[in-house]
Amino acid sequence: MLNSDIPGRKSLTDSKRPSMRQTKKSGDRFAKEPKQTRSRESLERLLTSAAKLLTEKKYSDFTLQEVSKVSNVSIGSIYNRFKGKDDLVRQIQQREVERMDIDSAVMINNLRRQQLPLRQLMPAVVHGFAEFLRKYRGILRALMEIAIVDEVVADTGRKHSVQNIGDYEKLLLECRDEITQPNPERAVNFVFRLVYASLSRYLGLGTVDESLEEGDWETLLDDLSDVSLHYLLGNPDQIRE
Amino acid sequence: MLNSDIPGRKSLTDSKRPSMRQTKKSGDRFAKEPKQTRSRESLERLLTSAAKLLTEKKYSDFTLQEVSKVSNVSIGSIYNRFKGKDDLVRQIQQREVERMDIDSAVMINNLRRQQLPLRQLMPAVVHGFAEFLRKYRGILRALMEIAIVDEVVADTGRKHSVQNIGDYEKLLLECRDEITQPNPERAVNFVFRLVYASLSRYLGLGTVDESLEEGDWETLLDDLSDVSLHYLLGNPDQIRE
Amino acid sequence: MLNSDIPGRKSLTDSKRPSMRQTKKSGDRFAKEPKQTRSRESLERLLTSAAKLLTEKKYSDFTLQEVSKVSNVSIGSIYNRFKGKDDLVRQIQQREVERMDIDSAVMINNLRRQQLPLRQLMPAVVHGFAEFLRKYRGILRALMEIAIVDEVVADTGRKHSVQNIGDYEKLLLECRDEITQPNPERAVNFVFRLVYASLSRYLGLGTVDESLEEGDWETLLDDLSDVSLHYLLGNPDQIRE
Amino acid sequence: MLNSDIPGRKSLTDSKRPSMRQTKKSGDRFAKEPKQTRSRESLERLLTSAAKLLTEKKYSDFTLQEVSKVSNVSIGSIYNRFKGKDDLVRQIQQREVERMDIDSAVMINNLRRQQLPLRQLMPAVVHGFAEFLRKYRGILRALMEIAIVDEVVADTGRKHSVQNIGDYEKLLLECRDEITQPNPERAVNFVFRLVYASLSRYLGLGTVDESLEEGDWETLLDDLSDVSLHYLLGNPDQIRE
DNA sequence: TATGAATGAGACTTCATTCAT
DNA sequence: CATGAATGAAGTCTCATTCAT
Repeated sequence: MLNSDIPGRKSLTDSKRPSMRQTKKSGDRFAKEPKQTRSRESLERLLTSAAKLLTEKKYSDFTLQEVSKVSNVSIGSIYNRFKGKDDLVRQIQQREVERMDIDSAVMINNLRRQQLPLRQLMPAVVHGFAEFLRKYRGILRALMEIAIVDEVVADTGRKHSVQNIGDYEKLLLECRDEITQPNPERAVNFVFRLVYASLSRYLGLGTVDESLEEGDWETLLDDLSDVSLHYLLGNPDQIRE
Repeated sequence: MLNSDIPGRKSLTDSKRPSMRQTKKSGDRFAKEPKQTRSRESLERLLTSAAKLLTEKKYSDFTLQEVSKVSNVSIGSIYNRFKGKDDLVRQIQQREVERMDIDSAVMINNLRRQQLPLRQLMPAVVHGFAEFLRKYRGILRALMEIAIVDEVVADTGRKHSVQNIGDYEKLLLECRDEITQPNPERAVNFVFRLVYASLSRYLGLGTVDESLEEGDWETLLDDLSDVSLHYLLGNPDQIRE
Repeated sequence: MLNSDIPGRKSLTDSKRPSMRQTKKSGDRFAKEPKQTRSRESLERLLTSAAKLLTEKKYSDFTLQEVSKVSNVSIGSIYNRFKGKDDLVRQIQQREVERMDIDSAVMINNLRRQQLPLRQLMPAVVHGFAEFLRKYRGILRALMEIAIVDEVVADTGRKHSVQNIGDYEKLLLECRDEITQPNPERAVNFVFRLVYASLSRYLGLGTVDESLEEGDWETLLDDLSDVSLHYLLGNPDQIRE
Repeated sequence: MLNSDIPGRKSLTDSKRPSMRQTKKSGDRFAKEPKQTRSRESLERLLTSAAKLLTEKKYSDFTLQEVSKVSNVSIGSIYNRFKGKDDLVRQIQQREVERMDIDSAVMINNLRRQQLPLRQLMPAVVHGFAEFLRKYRGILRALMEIAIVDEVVADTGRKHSVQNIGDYEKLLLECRDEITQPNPERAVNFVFRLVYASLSRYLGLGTVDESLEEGDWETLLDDLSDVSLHYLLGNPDQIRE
């Protein structure tokens, strides 16, 4: 299914940017059709429409024919800009991941600035991260599905995810002194994975919920903060006999 | 998209019902065993191969053509036994779910018999449930993917899941007295969902792991037990200011 | 689903009457299961069910699989008795055509006995023939459809039809003296074909009505009698200038 | 059975609609003719071959595979232009019906212009209508067969037929004064249906001829004129006792 | 470059017919 | 003879990709 030629996700579009194009129909009045602009516009339309379709459909229902129709960009043009379906999807992922990284960075920075103690930071992180996931729920779900069959998408997703989680963990570790667990790094990492897993499951990222949705979002967030604090601040003796 | 047709395992039983009447006990001990045997064998081959392919591939790459080739059962035969692709998948789900239910029941019963205190029960439950998920990892992943597009599969999976989780929760609630949380039912339910979500994510159920696999399985299980006990046995005051 | 056993008022079942049947569960002492009888019964069931299905469906939806299911006769048995689908259909045609011939003969004989003048005979013939067609409408429609692709069925149908029509014409020609047309044979033949064509069209024999059904059956019959009499009894001069 | 989808000739017009905006009158006289030409040619080939196959075969033997082969247009292209088999057939019907309507209108107009008395008009109408049916015999037979299973085709055919017949009746009713029947409208309507039924039957429209073909076409036409005139101009007393 | 018609492999499904039991 | 599981050719339809204009 995959063309398996893992292009190297970058240069393709970059190389197009500086090139100077000429209007095709230079015979009509206004010779200087700003081709580059039109081109950019249609590329933008293409990526936006494609991303939208991706979030709305199962991947197996995501067809270039529909992308072409919805974005008003011809099939031929799509193939001029991308090597094929896989390539298009990878470029979309790039774009979305970059967007998410900025979003995430801004949010983490805001939290850091507040210098909160762990008891307040943890709920803030949980809520912030939850909102983040919720905001990108659609595209994340789609990308995770694609990652099943496209190793490049899987890799990119993995890297982005690791980095993103790492940022949150660093933030939490700024309260290292409050943590009672013997190995704060490990504890924070574990706790954050717990949060990530629960939220993902609740949001149906990476497929359907098999049993959830019955709960309440806000309650879940509070519970997650709670359980995290219990773990990070708890007395280890409690669970010993 | 779906053929919308509750399975009902028609073909399966049809082959057993003699279409012409015939004295029920017509003297000969062995009814027409040979035919049924051959038939049964190929049905077995079919279901086994199909289940195997299902766990190995994306659902959109799961084709009857390949099932036919691998199982050495002709396309026509598949359609003699099942109403179509959807029906085949649903029958496979039935078979697997029944198998899991038995497995699960046995395990829970063994745990219950030991009458453990929560401090020991929790790790036992986590390990037991984790082994369970790990054992059925392949088919669960496949079924979850299918559930996205097949409401019948989704329903069946949901019901099975809810019931399964409920059994574990009931077991944990037999230690209700040890739990310090004000609402033990809620607490146990939350904790179990936490465990479920984490394990699912680690095992890549419901899609790929985007960030995991780096951890260690046993460590994860211990951590999950730990965090659960911290929450269930912890002092609520710890997390207040 | 359909037990459909409509004995079939004919020799087939008659032959059963004198035969001595055995209680099915007679301890199977008596080896002599009247095989012929069982065989005949299932053949009867087969033909009846098949004829019924034929009248209810488009020919392309008429499958041996369904015939087998509905008649409770195995596919294998069907192939033991008939060379294939075509042969089955031809045998059904034979059976139905014979039935129709008898029906038709009886009716014509009744009409002949009454020795009516043309003015009364014509309406009687029209009504009689119309009822006849209406009675066999279903099977006739099916057979006409099949005749498109099966020359044997077409031939048989043609022969039967010609003979049937011929009988009616002979009946009408017994009033030859009243007919004012120069060539009574031709006139009667033409008139009868007119009637046949109109009735067939109304009944949707040989496909759909494209425009009819708006009229009223009884009115049509009266009109047909009328027009026929006008033609047969009319003054040829009327239509000359 | 049917795809249930009103045609709407989507694909046909789609190809004409430029997907990218472009000044409507961009200066160049000839829009992109060459492409459209090639496209048009293959569409023409497609429709012509398909219509031909339709008239030559039973509908159940009319396969897109063969259409593709005969017209030298790939299966995919057929699906680019039509929604499916049903849609293709409906488009063919549209095309043919429009052609017939024009043909019919011209002929009726010519007849009307001559201002003939009924004695001459009737034969002219019969001959004209007969020629019309004969000319479109093939496609009409095919469409009638399809109408059995495709309600859209049935509707379209019905509407066209009703309108066509109505035009002939209006023409005949311009000689209303000559008709001796008490209700000229009814009489003309009946007579025309008689003619239609007889001709259809003779031509094997709506299935095979079961008994005909033996007659002579010209004789049939004369007879139909005759019988019609006898009815329309006859003395009602003749058929009373 | 842009366009979109054309292509064809391949998926699902049906059903007449064969054949081992 | 009866049985019905098994077969596979053939049909409809989809969609990534190519290519002439």
